[in-house]
Amino acid sequence: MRSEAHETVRERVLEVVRSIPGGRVMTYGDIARTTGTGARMVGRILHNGGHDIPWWRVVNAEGRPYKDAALAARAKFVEEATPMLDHSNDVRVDLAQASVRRLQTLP
DNA sequence: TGCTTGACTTACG
DNA sequence: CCGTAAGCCAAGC
Repeated sequence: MRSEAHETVRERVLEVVRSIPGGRVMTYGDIARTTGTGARMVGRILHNGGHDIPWWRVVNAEGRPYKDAALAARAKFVEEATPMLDHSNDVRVDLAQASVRRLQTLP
């Protein structure tokens, strides 16, 4: 087998992203730790991963999505009733409620 | 072959 | 809350 780990990491990241339930989000760091790679790799894989993945459910540590698509992400958040800190000109998810890792950690 | 860049994170002041 | 620095791994030039 050649470059097995490389494929595995990419598939693993995409798998985790797809496994994020609607209405919840996951941070790059969480996915990075889950897949065993760096946080920047998650972003790169998402960028090159394809369009069949819920990229809007992946946000940074501040709870903000990819800024170039913040408006589109906000539309998705509203559509899926994702808990977010409602600001007029800002898109920010409430990680305290929306973070999958938080829900898994809590009893 | 090697430096720079990037959908990032965390820590420190 | 903001700026700077170090860590991280791969792709691009």
